[in-house]
Amino acid sequence: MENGELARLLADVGVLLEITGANPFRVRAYENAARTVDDHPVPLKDMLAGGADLTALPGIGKDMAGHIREAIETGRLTVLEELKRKVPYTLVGLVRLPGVGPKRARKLWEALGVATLEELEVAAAAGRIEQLEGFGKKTQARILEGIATLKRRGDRFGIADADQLVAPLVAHLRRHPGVDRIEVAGSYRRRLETVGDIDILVIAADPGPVMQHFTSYGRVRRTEMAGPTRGTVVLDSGLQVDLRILPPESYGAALQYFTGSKAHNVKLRKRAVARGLSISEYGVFEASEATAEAERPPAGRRLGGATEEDVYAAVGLHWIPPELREDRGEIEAAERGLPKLLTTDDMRGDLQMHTTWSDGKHSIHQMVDACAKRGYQYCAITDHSKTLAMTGGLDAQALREQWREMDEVMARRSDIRLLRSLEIDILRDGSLDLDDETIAGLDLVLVSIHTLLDLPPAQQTRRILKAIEHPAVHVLAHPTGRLINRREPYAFDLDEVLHSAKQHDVALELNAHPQRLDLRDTQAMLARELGVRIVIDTDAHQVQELELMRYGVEQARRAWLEPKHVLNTQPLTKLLRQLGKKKL
DNA sequence: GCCGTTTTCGGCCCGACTGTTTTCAGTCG
Repeated sequence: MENGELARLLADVGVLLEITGANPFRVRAYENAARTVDDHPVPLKDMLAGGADLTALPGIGKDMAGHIREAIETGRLTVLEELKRKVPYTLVGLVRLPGVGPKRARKLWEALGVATLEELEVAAAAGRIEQLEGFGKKTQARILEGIATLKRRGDRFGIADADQLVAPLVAHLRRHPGVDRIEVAGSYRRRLETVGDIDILVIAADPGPVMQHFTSYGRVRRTEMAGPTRGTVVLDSGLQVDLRILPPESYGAALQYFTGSKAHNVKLRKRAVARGLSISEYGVFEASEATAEAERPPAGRRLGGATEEDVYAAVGLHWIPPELREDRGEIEAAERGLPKLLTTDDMRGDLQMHTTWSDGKHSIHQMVDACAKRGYQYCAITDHSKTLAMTGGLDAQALREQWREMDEVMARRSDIRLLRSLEIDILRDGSLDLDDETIAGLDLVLVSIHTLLDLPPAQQTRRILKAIEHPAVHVLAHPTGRLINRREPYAFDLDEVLHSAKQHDVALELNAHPQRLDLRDTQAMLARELGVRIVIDTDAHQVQELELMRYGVEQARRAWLEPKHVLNTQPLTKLLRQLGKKKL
């Protein structure tokens, strides 16, 4: 059982517990455990097989470790089976609808016998929902809309798609004279690879007109709610956007709070409570009993909140970059000082791109020119090898012809160095799709898998291991092969591959294309911890895609990477010396 | 169900908005 599947089971237990009215802290324990499992870069089944103690993981205690072991060893979870005897498992699907939580899901089942989304849709269409106590016409309509939306698109938005949708909305909001400051917060600011919705924070003295301006944005399909400080709309793209309007003195506290993540904020607030403080989106306050009763603003003395630095300083921490705010050790690290994270300015070159020689849209000259304009010292031309016939992959003879054209291009310029490279296919048996003699003529050897994606895991692992053991290989490109929201990663043992990559001095690629971002953040973190070098490149198939480098850098920041962890932050001479160490 | 520079028991983050409501539960982030 893979971690994702396991996490899903634990999360489902949490939802069913909630529906059955269990202790809410027990519910949260399952939610927390699910997140830990989902985030963990190494399959828990492998850790168990290796005799690891799962209770060392955050939020996993003795009981939870037992549940996980049971699920992995038997494929079933007794605690889940018992819950399924009390309530239908399909109720977890109802809770995914906006406006439907555990209480209403239970009510729908008990009063109407509705257990699935299909049954719910039928009941709502027949007008039977609005007659239930605690429901009404609006809730019924909202449920129908929610089901329709779920049918249209269940997935989260890729970060690059979100960028496209957010920019014009922010421009729209900025045009209102009452808007003092504006920031996009939430997972968007943390640069998560996908976002479920968008949180926008606005500082304005008079919120009413700004909220009005927000809901009147031309691409709003419907307004879910619009109060004095909070509003929610759904855009015609299906993207949900939340707007929060706060006064200037709360700017930092609000930005901190709305940036999240939830787990990060919970830990931060606990830390505040332990120091006799209270943190909310309005600021940092001295805790006082008087504030317990929903008093706004809180009565305790206000200690700060105008800046994010205020908030962190109040609990003895340095400011934490948004990309790190996932409760993965950043709060503990911020007591001492945090890593100096990579930026796009640190990148000295791009080490994967395609040209018209295979499936790219632009010539070598055009790609090199665009790289030089970005200020790079070097770039590698990495067309496909011959096995990928549909891309026009190059054989040894075509590759030598390409080298001649590269020499001609380079003869005309001294501002950037072009590296001879190829994205060589790893064949079924792990051998490479190019002869050693020709490989010896390359400056940079990239290998990757594009075929036979569904080999049995052990065989897939052996195939990849054999390829990276080849003495000339520098980089394993898009190591897991996933396409976000479209294709799962290949089934293989990443942990073993990382250890071998360390041993054989092979770098792993963090592919910057926002549909790949492969490695994912936690996997790149693991690579860093094991001392495996990372390459960040765009895999550009046209000059415009060279811009995508920023997404790779953002993902790297989420993995705590510093310039020293990334091969292509090195200046040209150091890079060449590094690459030259590997010889046939 | 987890966790521990007050604790191995008794805690566990904070606030807004809506709908269906005569004062608030449920949901959401």
